Amino acid sequence: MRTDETGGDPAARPRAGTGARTVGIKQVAERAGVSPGTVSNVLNRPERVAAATRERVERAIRDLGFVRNGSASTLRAGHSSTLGLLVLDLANPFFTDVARGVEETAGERGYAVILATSADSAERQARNIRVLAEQRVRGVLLTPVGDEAERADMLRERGVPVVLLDHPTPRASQCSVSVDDVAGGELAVRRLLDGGARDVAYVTGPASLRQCADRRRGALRALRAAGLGRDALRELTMPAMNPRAGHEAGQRLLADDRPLPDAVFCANDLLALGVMRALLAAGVKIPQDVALIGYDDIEFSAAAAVPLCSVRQPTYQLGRIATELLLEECDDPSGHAHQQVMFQPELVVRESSGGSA
Amino acid sequence: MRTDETGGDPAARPRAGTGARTVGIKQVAERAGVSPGTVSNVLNRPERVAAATRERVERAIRDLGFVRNGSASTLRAGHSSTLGLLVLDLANPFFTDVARGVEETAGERGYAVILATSADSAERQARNIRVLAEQRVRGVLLTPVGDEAERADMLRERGVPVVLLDHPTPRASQCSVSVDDVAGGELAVRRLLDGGARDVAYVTGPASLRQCADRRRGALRALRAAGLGRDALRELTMPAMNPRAGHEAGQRLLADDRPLPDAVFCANDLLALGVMRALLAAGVKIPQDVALIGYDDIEFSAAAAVPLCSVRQPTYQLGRIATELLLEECDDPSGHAHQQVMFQPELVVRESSGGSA
DNA sequence: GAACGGGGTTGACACGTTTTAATCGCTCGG
DNA sequence: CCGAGCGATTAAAACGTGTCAACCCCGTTC
Repeated sequence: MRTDETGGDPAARPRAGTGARTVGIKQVAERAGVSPGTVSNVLNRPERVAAATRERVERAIRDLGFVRNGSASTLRAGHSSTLGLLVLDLANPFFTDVARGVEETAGERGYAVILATSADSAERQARNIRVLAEQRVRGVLLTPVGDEAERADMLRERGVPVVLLDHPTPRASQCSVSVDDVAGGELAVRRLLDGGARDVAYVTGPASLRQCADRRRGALRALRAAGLGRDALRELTMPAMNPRAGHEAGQRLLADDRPLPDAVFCANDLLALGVMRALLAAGVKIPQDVALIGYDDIEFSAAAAVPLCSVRQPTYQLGRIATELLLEECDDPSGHAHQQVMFQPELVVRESSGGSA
Repeated sequence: MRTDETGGDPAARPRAGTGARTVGIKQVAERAGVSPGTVSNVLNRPERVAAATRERVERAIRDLGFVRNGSASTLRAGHSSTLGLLVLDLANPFFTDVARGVEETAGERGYAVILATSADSAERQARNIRVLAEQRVRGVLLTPVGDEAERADMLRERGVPVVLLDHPTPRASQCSVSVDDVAGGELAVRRLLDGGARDVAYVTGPASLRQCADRRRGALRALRAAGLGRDALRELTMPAMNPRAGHEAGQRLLADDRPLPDAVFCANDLLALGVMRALLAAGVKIPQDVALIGYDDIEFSAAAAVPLCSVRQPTYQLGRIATELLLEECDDPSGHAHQQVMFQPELVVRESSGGSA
């Protein structure tokens, strides 16, 4: 682990300021008394080079502090050893968990990850896809904004594998990894109905987000199963999905002419925490007056004022599996069979949803 | 915003499967009837090329769906238009907020960001620095693990500007942007003492983290100012700084032979939320039995079971300023004057710290 | 009318690596 | 003792872009 192995040649390291041109494969070759090609072999197919030479080269690499130039490498190879990860919102712990799974899996295989955020904006997504295309990333993990998944076709046409993350696709031409959001929505609302609720509110983000739309469908399905019409669902569509927007939604519920709903289902925990704060501040009791369920089961939900009942998704696994599929496709584009993986969510019962029934 | 401007030539776009070799500056040049050099000029110094030709070239670019090859560009130019951002822990909202500031600022200036996580591990930090060096990033924003800031010297020696993030440095040879953690710790503990506490616990992460050490120093300073010795501070050093570790710490306090402390100061909000959960679960009243203060004022703290009193840092600003300094140095390495910026934290008073005094 | 000047454009080379075909030095079987 | 064969190494040709000096064309000046 020590790094001071420079050996007897202190002048070897490149100096900071002037002089000491960048050290490349060429300088290493010269110092080791071999040709540049051999150095390249040491780096990429060590088994093809004799032990003695390899050692000499490795020594020279250390002495000179050589670091391979990724651009040149990428240029020559036609693709980099970098993956792109484009998520909707970094501020949402759901995505950072996914990112953790991606980063670790990629790291194990020697890939770096370029992480970028769409911030729910199709324009930013397009810009980021462009950047990734320029960087000639090896593959891309994409959480598409709305139905803009087609943007990714630009990448696939260029031969860049794309795996859709948290977004199922009917198309057999690509991989996708997702969680059944319809089932999740149904799970949540069924729980609320079982607790006796009849007037349910759904606090959600932009309808263009598939996640929101699917969870809503699940909610409606649960209502139908209970013999209720879709007008039993009071919908509040917010422009963002953060606690602030949730707080705003909560205040809107309070200000409404109608009485408060029996229960509130939020499209994610961030919204739910905001709603909770607004309601509690107004003296509303949770779950006695209003039951509340969120989605994602982020780490903070358990520690909320009233522990938040939520729908858990296998986030880390999501990132890991998606990355494995992507790398599999990268390694063998032709022999790769596309898969549409769909996980099932799980209800995490906590106080906010009421009676333990 | 529409993208279907392809014009009258549907055969122009590269086909998906076979054929249609990668389209480069050369193909664009041919189609536009100019030389590759001119295309390059259109891309990099549009003002140098006549309006008519430029338009023709831009048309060809759209028709062919050309995307500049970043690797070739980087190789030739000697540096990329990518910044590296190396943070301690993506799961901590503090860092995602910083990252947001970085990404937006960089994006405005046309830079992409490679985001990587050290996960508090010096080894992973070293690996990531190496990757960034290989990618020939233009500059690096680094939140060093412990005192491992020297690792960054490898980058600076290579001519890659480095700005230390959330880490002050005495060295005038580089920029740093940070928040006064000693002051923050003092702020927090003074508040607890003002509330009447005499027996204070400090729940912290690895002592190797500068943030933890500095906040501790601030805490001790506040104690001293109140005429108390350092033995008035009961310290619990946890291996991680997440809610789980906090919960563990809370249970340890409960299991201790000694009575519960009057107050607990946590090195960050994640720990504090964990401690809170453990204490509340055991029937301990906050703040009546034990007062509690966290650090970072993450978004979820306000919505906690007992709204969490915390020390706020200007996270987004931190990221923004750091990026601006970095880009300034990138643009003009010689004319750049290094700065050590230090923000002051701010106490956000909430219920968990007790009496509104 | 010739020299001059300047904006626009071109051509060719360089960037650092990977890769392929060719070369070198040896050993071994005939 | 010679040639085949083999492993290790090398020389050279790409990869796609940026840059810079040279060049061309056309209008201006003396």
